[in-house]
Order: sequence, then C-alpha cells, then structure tokens
Amino acid sequence: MAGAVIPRGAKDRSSSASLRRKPTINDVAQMAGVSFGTVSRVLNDAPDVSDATRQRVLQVIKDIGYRRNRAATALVTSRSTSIGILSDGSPRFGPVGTLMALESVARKKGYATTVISVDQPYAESVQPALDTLDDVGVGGIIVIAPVVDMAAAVWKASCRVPVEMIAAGASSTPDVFTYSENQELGARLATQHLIELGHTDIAHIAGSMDWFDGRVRKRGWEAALRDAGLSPGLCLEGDWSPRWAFETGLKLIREKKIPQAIFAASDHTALGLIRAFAENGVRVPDDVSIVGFDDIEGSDYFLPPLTTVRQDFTALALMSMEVLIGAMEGREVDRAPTAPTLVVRNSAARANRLKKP
Amino acid sequence: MAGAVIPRGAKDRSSSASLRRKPTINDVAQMAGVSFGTVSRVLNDAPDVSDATRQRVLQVIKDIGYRRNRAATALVTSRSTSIGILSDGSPRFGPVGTLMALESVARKKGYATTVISVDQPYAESVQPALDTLDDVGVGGIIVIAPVVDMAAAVWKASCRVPVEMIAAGASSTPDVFTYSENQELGARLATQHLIELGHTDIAHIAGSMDWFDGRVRKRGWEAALRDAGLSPGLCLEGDWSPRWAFETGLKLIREKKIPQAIFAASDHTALGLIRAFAENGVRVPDDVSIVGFDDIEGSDYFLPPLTTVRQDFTALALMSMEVLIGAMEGREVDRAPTAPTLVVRNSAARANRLKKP
DNA sequence: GGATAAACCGTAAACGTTTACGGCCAAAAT
DNA sequence: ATTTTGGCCGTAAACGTTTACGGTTTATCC
Repeated sequence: MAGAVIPRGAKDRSSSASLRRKPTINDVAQMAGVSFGTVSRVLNDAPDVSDATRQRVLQVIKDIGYRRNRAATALVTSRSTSIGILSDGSPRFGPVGTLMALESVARKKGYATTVISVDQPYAESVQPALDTLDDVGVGGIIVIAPVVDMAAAVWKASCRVPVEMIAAGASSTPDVFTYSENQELGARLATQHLIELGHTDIAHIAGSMDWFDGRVRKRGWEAALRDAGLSPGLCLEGDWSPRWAFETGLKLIREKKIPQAIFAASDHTALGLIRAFAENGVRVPDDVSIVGFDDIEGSDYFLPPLTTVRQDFTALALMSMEVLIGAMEGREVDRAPTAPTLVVRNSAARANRLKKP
Repeated sequence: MAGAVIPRGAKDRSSSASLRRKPTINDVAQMAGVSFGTVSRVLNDAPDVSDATRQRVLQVIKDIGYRRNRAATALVTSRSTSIGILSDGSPRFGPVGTLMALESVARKKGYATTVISVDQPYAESVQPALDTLDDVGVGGIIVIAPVVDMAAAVWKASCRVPVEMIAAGASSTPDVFTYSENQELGARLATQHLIELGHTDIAHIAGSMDWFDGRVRKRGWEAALRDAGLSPGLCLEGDWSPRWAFETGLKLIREKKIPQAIFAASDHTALGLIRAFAENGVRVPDDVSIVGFDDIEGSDYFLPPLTTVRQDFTALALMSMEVLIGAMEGREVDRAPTAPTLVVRNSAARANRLKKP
C-alpha cells in the first residue's frame, strides 16, 4: 500500500489568503506610526526611544506576529545566533549522549544548533564540514571528536569562528579549546572498586585505541593499579562491540586465562563478556567480577545487573557550551572537567580467597 | 584541576593578517576581470556565459577560497538550503535512530539540518519551535513525533514552510504529510513467528499507548492473532522501560500467569522481562518464548540472544527526505512505507506441547 | 554589406536589517 | 531672549547576493 498523495502547500499563517508575505520591520513601523529606525531600536532594546512609543511598537509587533528575519540580521551584523555541532557519524553511546545534551542546553540558552556529521576519511571530510557550518552562519562550533584521527583533522583545519572540541583527555591548542568529562577518573573509580573488593588480578577488556575514550579509560585502569601497588593485569584492545568482547571472552575461557576481575571499557563490552561466560558456566560475579562503563539504558537489567560508571552528559554539555559562548563573545571562561560517578550493582563481588591458590 | 585558560581567537584562514575579510562576489569579479553579474551566473550555473570566462571565474573562486554567503542568498531568494528537524527530547532508540539517519541523508543531498527538540507540554512548545526553525531559514521541516500529544500539537500549529511528520501509523492531513515505517507489519512478523513456532497463548507486553509506536505495535499483534484465528492473549501496557517490564514479569510469576509466548514491545522491555524470569527460574526460551522489537545494539548478546524486529531507519529517512524536498520544490512525491524485518535468534523456541495440558 | 539574431556581459534595484549621523523640539541655562 | 543641552526620532548607506533588463559584440543570413 503506497502512501496517499495529498496536494499540499505550506501551512498558512493567516486564514485569509491576503497577508501571505511575512511582515517586515517596515510594516511594523507604518502601523505604529514611526520610522523603521525606531522599530529597530526597540527590537535591539537600544536607548533613545520613549516608553510610550516603545510600548506601541511592541504591541504592533505582537498583533501582526512580526518576527525578525535572521538572514537580514546576519547579513549586516555578521553575528549569529546559532551554533554548529560537528560529530562523527557513529551512533555510539557517548557521542550520541553528548549530542543530545548539547542540543538541549543550546536551546535553553537561546541558540539553535545545526549539526553535521562526518565520515572517514576525516582528513578530507572535516574541513568542508567546518566550512558548511560557517556558511550556514553559526557563531561557533563544538566538535565531538571521539576518535583521534578526527581530532587531528580538526587541529589541522582552519575556521573563522571559535572552535571547541570535546575529546576525552586531549589537550587544548591555541586554536581549539578542548574539553571533556574526566573519564580517566571514571576508569579509576571502576578499578578502585574492584581493588576494594579485594581483587588483585584485574584485567582490562579495552575499547579501541583509536578513540580517546579507549585510551583514557585504559590509562585510568593502569593508574589505579599502579597507585595500589598492583601489577598491571591482562589488557586486550578491541572495538567496543559486544561481538568482539564475546569472542574475547570465549578465548579467555579456552586458554584458561580468566582473570579474577575485569574492568570492561563499556557496557556493551561487558555484555559480550557476560554472555561468553554465562554460556560456558563461569558465573558473574561469583567466578569473575565485571564492571562496565557508560550506564546504558538497560544495564541495570543485565544478568546480573551491571556495576558501571555513569557520565554526566548534561553537565558536560553545559560547561562546554559556556566556554564556547564565552569565546564567541570574546570572554574567557575557565571550567573544571565534570566527574563521572560509579554506580554499584551486582556484577562485581568480593574476592573469593579460596578460588585462586 | 581546572581546564587551562588559553586566550584564543578564531582560527585564521590566511596566515598573513592582511585578508581577514571573507572574499565576496565582487572580489572574485575583480580578480577575474568580469562583473559581479557574471560571477553570479557561474555560481548558479546559469546560461549566457562563455566557457572561457566560466573557467576563469571558477579558477579564481578556487584560488581565493571564495564561498557564497548564505545569508545574503537567503535574503534575496528567500529560498533555503537547510532543513529543520523537530524532535522530542527523548533519547529513546527509535527517535534517535531516525534523527541520525535523517541528518545523514540530508547531508548527502546537500542540505544542512538544524534540529530543535521540544519538551512537554507540547501544546506550548511546538509552535515556538516551528517558528524558530522558520526564522533560522529552513526550507522545510521534518518532525519526529513518536508521542501522539506532540503530533496533535503539530496538527494544530501553523507554519509557512512545508512540514512532514514521521509518526508510526498516523495519517496525513492536507497540511502535514505523514510518513512512517510500517511498524504494524513488524509486529505482525514477530507475532506470526511465534504462531509458526506453535504457540497459541501469545501475550503482548506493550509500550506506552501515548506513543504511536506503542499503539501500532499492539495493533499488529492483535491483527496477527486474529488472522490466525487465535483469541487475543494478555496485554499489559507500560512505558517502554526495562524497569516496568521487570516488575511486570515479577507480577506474572507471582500470579502464575506466565504465558507461553510474549511479544515484547521493545528490546528494553524484553530485557526487563528476561531478568525477571531468569531470576525466578523460568527459562527463556524453554519455558517462555520472547520476541522483542528494535534490535538495539547488544540485543544479539542478551541471555539468550534476542529474536527481534529491525527497522530500516536509513530507508525511512531517505524516503521522507525525498517527499519533503519534493514538497519544498513544489513537486509531489509518492512513497511506499518501508518495511521492517524479523531477525531470528534464540529467545523464541518451538512450543512445548507437554508443558500446558 | 547591411540587417538580424544570438551569445555574452554589465547595471540597477531589491531583499530586511543595523548603524552612524543628523535634525528637531522642549527644557534648562545664560 | 538667546544659546545650550539632551531626549527622541528619521534618513541614508551598507551587508552580499539574485534577477530583470539593457547593451555590446560577434556570427549568420539574405
């Protein structure tokens, strides 16, 4: 069954067909009996207009439903009231989460967001994307750069408007300010939790080292172990997918290298691991403790419910928006990175002293 | 540790400080030794310009990195090369999936997308959002309206530019064309699969009836049952969350009303159900068969891997973009709804005749 | 060889704003 | 009574394009 074809135009604002054209500043001026200059002044609430006329103009504006034409404004001021977001196309948890949060806080601050995502190879795709964003009139750009190749392309690119990058653990350059959640801390939290549970043989089933997130989570795991005087355990680097984690779990079982505890780089990784273990009779958390990272929806209903680390995307978005808007207005803003929190559930248990002699 | 404050301006295009201003059509004209009119013609590849000068102009454009000022173009043509997306703020699987897909195909078609999301109460938030999108200069708007209140607000609203809605199973009005994936078919597929497996007692643990998706999936389940001559089984309506599904599962167990098979309205719903069952010794799929809907990432690594229904967001986005762009250009486009597919894994098994006497 | 057409190109006006400047008028100061 | 001040407001120019129109050339035809 095909969708019905209905002839349709744009929805009309005025029920009468008369006033199709959008009202302009001149229409307002005429109806209020002032010049367009005065209208412009009240729009930008500039001084030099008496309260009486101001009220009158405001009233007319409301009556006829006047709205400022942003293209015209942008043309003459070359200022903008929208901000651009450049993202990679990946539908992964972190990037999507920050994207949504970013849109939300931008809206609350009165900015529209136009988003563009780029594909590999980034070296070729990011400069044009930045340009498009510029063309479209954004006042500043936030790029969500989870993978390091993308960040490299951003560093190399040029752009007229301020650019800020969200990239875990990457450092700022004079050109592009970089901001992120303190994921290394998150990884430490996860690992420390395992340590406090009495584990000493703590492996890391890592994410991709092509991602900042992968690198920095691994670094946190290492640091926590080092700080506790423990020798680093097994570390296998993957691609975030449950599938890879599943196969890795199988391999661990086959080679009888199952560690006491595992810090998984993401909840999806943990999921694959858990299935591999469950299907082969190794129990979580009785035989092996696992903690994940992300707190994806449903991770509290895994079998067992997953102990994991939650990032605060809203806070992250808020902070980075503030520094970007600051940069757009020529201010300098100083912000501390936001901190993730550990959420304890049932996938990690106290070490069983009897298990490993 | 606070983020370092680095004084920074916009990244500069020209290494020399001389040419900060963006080049205009006049600059190009001058360097190419033609008038700006000619440059405009080659930009819009209009006729009436010789190949020789065309090449020359093109070369200059490339050399000095000229890019058209969209604000100016929009101002005079009142046409636009960006499209607006209105979404609800919910980070749920369906809306986010279509959002990402929409952005991707828009980009490939040469449109930038500016997205705005709205919160409840929709009656108050959608008209302003539509207006903002209009102000910002979009040529058309696609609204992702999973919940019916939002769709109602859209129907009530007015807008100068064409509006298209993605809402499962809702029908078009003269003003707003509505398009969607055929989710009812998806639900039928899921239910039929259970029927073919020999089940006759098939319940539906539904989503929210405030959502089109919830309604239409339920309708598909009913229809499949009816077509097979089976009496409708138990139907419990929830809110998509694993938590609610978990508690519902517990209740089923407590009241000893566990059905032979369950069509769960979403994978997250299935997840909650599975945990409730697993923790109480009822085995999936041995004791109860479950099929989900969505094919979220990781559902192939649930315990057991979930049989579910996958939507084709990319096809959906492609189709709906084509009808929107058609409407923007005054054409009428006819499109068939896209069809979801069943993906069979291990959570539904053949009915066990011996179990229920 | 002149007229006509075709091909190419320049010019002016317009799009809806903002901004700098200047003018008018009442009130205050001289 | 004249000048000064300051509050309020109008005007013109500019932002970077597109589009309609008109003007040159050059080629084509009789």
